[in-house]
Amino acid sequence: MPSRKAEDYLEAILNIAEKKGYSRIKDIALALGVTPSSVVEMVKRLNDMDFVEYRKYDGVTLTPEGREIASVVKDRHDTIRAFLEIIKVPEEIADKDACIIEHELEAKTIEQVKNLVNFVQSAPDYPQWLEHFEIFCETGVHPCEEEKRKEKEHRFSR
Amino acid sequence: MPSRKAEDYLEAILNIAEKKGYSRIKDIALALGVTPSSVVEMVKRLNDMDFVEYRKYDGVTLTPEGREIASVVKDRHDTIRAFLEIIKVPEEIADKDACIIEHELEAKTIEQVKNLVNFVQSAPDYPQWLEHFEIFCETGVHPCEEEKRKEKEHRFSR
DNA sequence: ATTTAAATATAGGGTACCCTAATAATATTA
DNA sequence: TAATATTATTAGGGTACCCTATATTTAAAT
Repeated sequence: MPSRKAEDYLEAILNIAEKKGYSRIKDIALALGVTPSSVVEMVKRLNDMDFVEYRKYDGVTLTPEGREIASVVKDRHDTIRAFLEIIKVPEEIADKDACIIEHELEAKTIEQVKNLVNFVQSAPDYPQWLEHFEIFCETGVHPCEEEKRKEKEHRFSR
Repeated sequence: MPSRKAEDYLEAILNIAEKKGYSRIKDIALALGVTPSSVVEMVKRLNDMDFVEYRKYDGVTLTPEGREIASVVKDRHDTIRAFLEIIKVPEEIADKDACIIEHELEAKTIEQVKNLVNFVQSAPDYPQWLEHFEIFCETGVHPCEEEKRKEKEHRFSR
């Protein structure tokens, strides 16, 4: 089992490789906000754990096991990000926080977040749901509740 | 700023103190699944940071600053836990995962999770929403969507 | 082909947490 | 109150992760 940090490295390596075809120490360092020497150290560890193949001065590539882990983490990341965006967390915060949450959560939890995202999106009145949620965030009152209240008021007044 | 782990300790100290009136090294160790010596070490650090008051052989108490942090963390924990329960994550997993997520999330993210929880709960048709979500989890189909589909079918067939 | 610049690697050091084993203080009980 | 059990503390060590400063290697430019 790789550590949280190790997972971060694997994910970064995958992301970079997807864009550029290969991953260099420098790019990983930049992506994670650490120094190249820290990357070299971690990459050696990942190599020993057989998650990457690393040869000096010659970049880093994911092994099948490393790729598997990286894509699971990436999938979690995307799921959490989608969720955070649905609940109107600003984009940069959503991405940052997704990075934090994506590790160590039970598979079941992620599955349920995924279910929530799909459930909300597949609702026939999805945009209305979202609109109501936004109104709730601003006013603290559920529009449907408000409607009901008014209806009742109306009934009384006539 | 206390670290993630430091926050865990503060939260545990608060929880124990709320139950027993005071916190002993042994209880903190038990709550966090670490050895007493690890607790002593951390408690010394927390003392230096002025989050707790610690005197040898005489338990640990939170300072106002420590209490403030502990209760913020606890509040986050409860919010996340409520959310995880709404989305049908089993209780033990919800608690465990809440412990993991509760640290370092932006205030905005927590605020929005809280909004979601309140929004869903304050909806006039809350139990129905929940029921629909449960059905969606099982079948992968949104009941309202299914209803619409059938309606359409009906229209075609006559 | 040399020189220079960029990237990579190593050496050495630091902090945060965690542990075990051994010691010291406090509580309990005979 | 003395003996014992419990709890707390210290000493010493380990791992993961990060850094700076100093080589070393590769790539680029003259």
